[in-house]
Amino acid sequence: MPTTGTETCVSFVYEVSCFELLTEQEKELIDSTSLIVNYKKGENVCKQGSFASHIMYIEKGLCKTYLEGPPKDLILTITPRFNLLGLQSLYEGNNKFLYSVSTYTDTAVRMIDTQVFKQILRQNSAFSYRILNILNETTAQAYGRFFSLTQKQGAGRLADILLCLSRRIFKADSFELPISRSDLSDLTCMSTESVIRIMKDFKDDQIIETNNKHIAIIDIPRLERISEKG
Amino acid sequence: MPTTGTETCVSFVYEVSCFELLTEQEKELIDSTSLIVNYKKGENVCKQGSFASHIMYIEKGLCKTYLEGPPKDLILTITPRFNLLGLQSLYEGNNKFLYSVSTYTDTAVRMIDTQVFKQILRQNSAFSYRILNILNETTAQAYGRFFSLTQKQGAGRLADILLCLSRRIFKADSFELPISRSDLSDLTCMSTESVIRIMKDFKDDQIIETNNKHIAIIDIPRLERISEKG
DNA sequence: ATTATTTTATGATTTGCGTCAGTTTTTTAT
DNA sequence: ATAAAAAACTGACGCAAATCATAAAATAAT
Repeated sequence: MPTTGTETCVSFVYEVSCFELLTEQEKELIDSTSLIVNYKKGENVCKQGSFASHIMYIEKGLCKTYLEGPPKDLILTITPRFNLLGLQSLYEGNNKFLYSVSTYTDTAVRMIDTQVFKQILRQNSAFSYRILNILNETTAQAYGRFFSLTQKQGAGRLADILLCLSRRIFKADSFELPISRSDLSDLTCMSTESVIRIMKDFKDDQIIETNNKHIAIIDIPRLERISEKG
Repeated sequence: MPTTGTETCVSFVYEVSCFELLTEQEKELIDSTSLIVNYKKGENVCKQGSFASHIMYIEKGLCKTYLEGPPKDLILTITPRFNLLGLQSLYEGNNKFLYSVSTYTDTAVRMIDTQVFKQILRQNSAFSYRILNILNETTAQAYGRFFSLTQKQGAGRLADILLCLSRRIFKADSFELPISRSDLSDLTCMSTESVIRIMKDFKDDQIIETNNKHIAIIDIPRLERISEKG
């Protein structure tokens, strides 16, 4: 798989919602049965293995979805606002969350009752088809991340994450990281020390500039090459 | 994620089909537009990036789905008969296969036209919902495999694959492997030499018995412990 | 402001595992 | 049956990256 960083790492599905496909009646049903919950940075939104009572729609903020260790958690996606989480727990015979979700920043989440969501899925095939598309888009991205983490070595994995943060999350070459080096190490499946060392190499090689939480990618083609060759 | 080998490695969705949810008319539509193709061992069923003209239903045989390198392919699933492949290419805006499929053994595949499949998805929400469930089941398994490959070291990854082959594919503690050590190395993301070395260790420790292509797992609890601790 | 605590940074050491090189066994082809 | 090719195996060596140990800087708490 030719992976040039961008599409390989984090979830970024439809910035538009799927809700415009609902009938007025269905919209009202969701409105009347859902509620918005506010989470502070670092808080747990849902817990892997617990009862999947709700589908979560991120109205504001930044989250991660992850499988819990031991020995370590595996981060599946970074998910910004206007995305649905928990869809993968919908399948018949499973009413548990497949992954945990926690917040990188303060986040507002609309909690939609799973039964209501399922009911609408069954009765509205346009909506159901759209959700299927969203799931497949998410899966395609998960595959890209999967490939990056299993087939590339450290520098390539870090390049992937940096490119992805830049393009998909912050949409700028220069951005303020809301996450720590340790978070980056979780994202890239390496030790914190390795992240710091590789970042230093990138800095020495004039590929990025860093100042604490601020990161600027100054040589994108070079970073892409590192991403490609692994 | 507490991963005890079985559910972590290969695809094994519904041994029953989803086709019983179709109307007679829809069944006839599929029958009249689909055809069965026979592949020999090692042949290519579909190619990542090519036009996704068909959904594939494995009637007989054993396949792998994989993302193509460089530097190496990443195997996503081992898929036995009575499973659908290519569903992930269904999403709107993408008409390319997300992964390649090739055969481990002689295989018969029913090729169902993507447009026909999509049409039925849109008009039959029970069917669409079932497909969504299948996709989610597949995703859950992919996550398990993802976790195994990124968080465990060699012995744990090999233990996972052996347990999974035993339980999900062959349904016996003793079985004839239709794949080579090199295939096992692709499945576990390690070198062929490492597979052979670890297999030797397992053999020396009386955990498995091997005789060429024949493998017998004799100490399942021990193998599970190796899988768990990574 | 000052202390405490977390995060970032750097060097030394260890290790899991890949690469390479070579041998034996098994399978395939003639 | 015999030769050729592929797969299975074994050991020596090297390297990417984890771990361990410490120190400096940044952030949070008092």
